[in-house]
Amino acid sequence: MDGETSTETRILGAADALFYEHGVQSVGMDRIRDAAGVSLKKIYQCFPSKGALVEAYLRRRDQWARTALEERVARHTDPEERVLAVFDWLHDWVDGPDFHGCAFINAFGELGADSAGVAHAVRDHKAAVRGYLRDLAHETGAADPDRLGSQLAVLLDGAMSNASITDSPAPARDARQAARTLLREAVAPGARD
Amino acid sequence: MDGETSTETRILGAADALFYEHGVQSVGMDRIRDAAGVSLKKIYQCFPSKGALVEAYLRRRDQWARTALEERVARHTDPEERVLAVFDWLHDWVDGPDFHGCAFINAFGELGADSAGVAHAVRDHKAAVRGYLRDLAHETGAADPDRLGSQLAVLLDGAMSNASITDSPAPARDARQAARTLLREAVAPGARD
DNA sequence: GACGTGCGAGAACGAGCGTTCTCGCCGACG
DNA sequence: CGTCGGCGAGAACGCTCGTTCTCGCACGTC
Repeated sequence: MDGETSTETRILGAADALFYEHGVQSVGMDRIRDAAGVSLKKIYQCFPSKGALVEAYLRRRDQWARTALEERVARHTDPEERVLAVFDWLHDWVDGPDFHGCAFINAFGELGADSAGVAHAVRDHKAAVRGYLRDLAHETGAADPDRLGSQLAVLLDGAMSNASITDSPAPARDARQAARTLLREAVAPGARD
Repeated sequence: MDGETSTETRILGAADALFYEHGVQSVGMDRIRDAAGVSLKKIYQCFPSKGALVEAYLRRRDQWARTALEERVARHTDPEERVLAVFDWLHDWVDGPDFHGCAFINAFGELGADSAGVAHAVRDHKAAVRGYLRDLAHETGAADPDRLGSQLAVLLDGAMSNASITDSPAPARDARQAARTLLREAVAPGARD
């Protein structure tokens, strides 16, 4: 038996790294085979096509991102700190060496117009994150948690894009500060600092 | 004489529409030839390679977006209204039928890691927009116009991505409202509404 | 009218892709 | 020990792509 990590996990891990760094269409199956160290036949018996592998890649990213986010938020109990923890998590992530923007925005721009499966996976992920942010906003007692949740989602996506393009974590810091301002204004309009 | 529009403009127009809607790598030169109604030979004597056409596409988009943005802002004289006009322009744009997110974020996700030319064009565009937003922020008398400009850039990019993925102009409205809150807080901290 | 010349349509070429097939090997089982 | 079945390496196949070439046609000049 294959001791440590299952074959499927190895394939997905290699595909994830390559798709995320170079984009989906720039990466061929041969490159995934080389990176995963498995045969092409094994890839095709785990995933019937490249499209299926791409959708599995997106599902895996979705699970990873939301789990990591929730774990970071769970370190805090104060509602405002829980919202800000989202941007602290973002800051740590974008500052690492293997950050290349939002995999979902990238995949959507590349394939969303022509692949219903990709478009669906991206919309599901973004809706789930927005729902989570709305819940965090609700905890704070904000006047309009729906709107605040959407605004936090906008900040999150914009900060990811900007951090990737400028290759700097500064947008995450700016987004965090913006989130704090929006949050305080939504909870106690016009309050003193 | 070629009557109306020059050949180069026709090619660029067709390439722009196709690249922007479907992504760069999904669109072949044949499709651009069909859409532009010119011969493949003419395309290659205007642009020496597909890469050159892609960079011309990005330069054209940069010019179009910044010009349209500045014209919309120029309708107003009040500094706060000038900042908000950015998001009004965004709202009108994303609400139209031919909006497909930010062409620069999409191109960067698709090609930025492997094409220095694309990465450079994208960084230049984003830096120019951020600089423009910083200038608008400066006009308002904000305490830290650099930071406010960056925050507006984050809102702009995030709203574009979210509007594209959710296929709705709501993120533009949310971003506009967030911009107003950030702006007022940056100009007069803790002021009453 | 003869001739060169630039042009468009489409074939051609070489490379790369996703996917499948071939073949030689090795371990399981009677 | 003989046979069979699954496996990996890599070739093969059909397709698409970026780029170049061919060929036939229309047109300006003597």
